[in-house]
Amino acid sequence: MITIYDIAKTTGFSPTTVSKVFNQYADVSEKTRRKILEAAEQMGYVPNAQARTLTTKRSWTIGVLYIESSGAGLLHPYFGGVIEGFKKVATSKGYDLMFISKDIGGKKGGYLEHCKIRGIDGVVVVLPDYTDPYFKELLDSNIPCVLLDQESDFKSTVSSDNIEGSKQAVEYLYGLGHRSIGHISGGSTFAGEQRLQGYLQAMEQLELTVRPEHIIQGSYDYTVESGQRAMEQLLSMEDLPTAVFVAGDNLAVGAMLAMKKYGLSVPEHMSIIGYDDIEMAKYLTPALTTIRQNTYALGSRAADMLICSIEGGSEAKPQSDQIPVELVVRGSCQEV
Amino acid sequence: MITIYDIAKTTGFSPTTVSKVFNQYADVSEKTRRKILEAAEQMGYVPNAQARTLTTKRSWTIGVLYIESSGAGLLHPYFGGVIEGFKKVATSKGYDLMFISKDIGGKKGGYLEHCKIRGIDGVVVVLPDYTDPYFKELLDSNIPCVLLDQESDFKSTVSSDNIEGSKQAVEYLYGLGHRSIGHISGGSTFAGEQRLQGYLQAMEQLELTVRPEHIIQGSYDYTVESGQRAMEQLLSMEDLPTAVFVAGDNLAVGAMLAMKKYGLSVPEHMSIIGYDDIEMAKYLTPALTTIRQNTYALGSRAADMLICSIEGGSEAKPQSDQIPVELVVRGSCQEV
DNA sequence: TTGAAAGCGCTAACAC
DNA sequence: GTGTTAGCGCTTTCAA
Repeated sequence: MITIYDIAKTTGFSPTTVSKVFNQYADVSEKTRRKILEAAEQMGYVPNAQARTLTTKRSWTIGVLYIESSGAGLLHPYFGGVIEGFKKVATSKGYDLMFISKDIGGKKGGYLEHCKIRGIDGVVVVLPDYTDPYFKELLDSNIPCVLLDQESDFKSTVSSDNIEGSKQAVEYLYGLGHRSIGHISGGSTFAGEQRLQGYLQAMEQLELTVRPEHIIQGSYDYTVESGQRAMEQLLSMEDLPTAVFVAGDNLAVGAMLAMKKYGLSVPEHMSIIGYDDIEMAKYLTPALTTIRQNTYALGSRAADMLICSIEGGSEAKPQSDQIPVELVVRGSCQEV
Repeated sequence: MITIYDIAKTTGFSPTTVSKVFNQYADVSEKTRRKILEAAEQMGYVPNAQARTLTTKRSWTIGVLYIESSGAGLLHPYFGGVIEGFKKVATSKGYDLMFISKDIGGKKGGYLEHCKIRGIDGVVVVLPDYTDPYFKELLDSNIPCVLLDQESDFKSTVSSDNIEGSKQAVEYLYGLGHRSIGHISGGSTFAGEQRLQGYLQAMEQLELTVRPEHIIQGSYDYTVESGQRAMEQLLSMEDLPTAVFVAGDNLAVGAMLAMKKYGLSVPEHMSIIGYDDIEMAKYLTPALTTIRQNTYALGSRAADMLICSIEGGSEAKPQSDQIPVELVVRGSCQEV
């Protein structure tokens, strides 16, 4: 392994000068800089990140925290989109991403310990369930974090404009003439609660009656199965809504399956509008009308905010931001 | 930050002894060990990974290399499944995962340089396109790697049993009475080629005539759109096959859409069998009969192999393994 | 069973 | 503009 000492020896300069060249210090003559750079190139020099981190206390590493348990983490398109967006800007600013698990060195230590051991500069958190005690530990620490689709007074957050999106969904249905609108919710997640709020607010503003039995709680993990169960439960009532706003596309897929199972068709028997705009939405029959979340923007904004608080030091106050959503009209809703 | 020196001072032992305790050396008395461990616990000691790496030359970090360009990387369920499986076993053995991009420190340097700078112990590669020059650079290095769905004489590989899977698909169609079987391929990727081979071999073994015009090349990225185009191309022929084996589920989704667009239905007008078993497969109409890839097993096996070659040192020879696939019968094929 | 000393590769004061 | 020195936190001989 070639070190700055080797370069120093070959070029006749001191290690300090060599170091300065690689750290873009201004007080090195152009001639010296060129000589050193050339030697480095020729000798195949590659800097050593650990050595640098050891002295500077900056690892240029961002931890990625996401659900481990269900194994569904990486498989969910929401997560994938967010991380893609995040990675793009983080990489361009010189940071690398590392997965943070509760385990480290084969032993359980929790997220905070993991971050400390690895000297992580900051963490991006994408978790449906924010009640995990190990996560709280991290939240209470002074490690810069950005949370997705969550609220916090101490950490930065970025979320999709869930309330506004839900309102748009209900208003769209209203515009189509629907007056009896149900809701299949995403369970007690932050996003789920917000979407429920948005639904409720829109209903109130439009002066529609909210019928509690038309609000069915899906599970927090937004699975197709859960959507199916929810719709079956809804269909078991005598008095059905003419449209239902479903808090997630996977849930909506399940809801549509349940309809089919009961010999009902969408949108003829009931209009359905989802939330997310997952890839398959446009390939369903009928294609799913939905509220598109801009996961990529969510991720890249989160990266901006996190890097800002990493580089701003402790004075940097936590920020919050909302990313707009967009109604995507396809074929699962009709006029009534 | 608490260091082993602090613990040494408090307990009255030397830093060496403290270090020994954390590295499970046998030559420390039980009493001493307990005292030190207790003090460490109480003082909130957390080891410093960079310092350790600096001396030991082992970072306990595995690089993850996957497609950056299309932005489709993390979003593809194949990738997600593989990484989930990989992460599980890597984590349990004490390794952390870090994404490796061509950029590092905001500058382009290539994968190999990135790995060297970070002191990566090994790399898992999940790439559809293995012709990237930066990737070749890594391949020619002596950094332990495991490649997914790829061949190599110098690195370990693990792939899905593509040939066998394709044979199963064709044989299944044959069992249903089909004698004119077409193929929509996955383009010139390794997996795509193998599946084509499997198709060809099965056709030959079953003594069916292969009609070149019934083999349509889809694009390497296995998109729905590409599947749609491929099927449209196929449908433009006068003499259609009664069934088609499609090299990927996304392609199959596209193919089914094309059928619908032309007023044709699956499986009545044509039977379709896919490959992958993506989550949405079972929710399609008709539900897609397909060959299931065990992405999780693919990932965990890859982790085992990589760790084996990391820990085996340079004597460890590259291994190769194939993961069995499984036919999943649903509703997109029928007897003829 | 324990510890002193050296060194991993780099940066940051500070002096020249 | 350039170099000396010390030190980041840890492990590893090797000696006691």
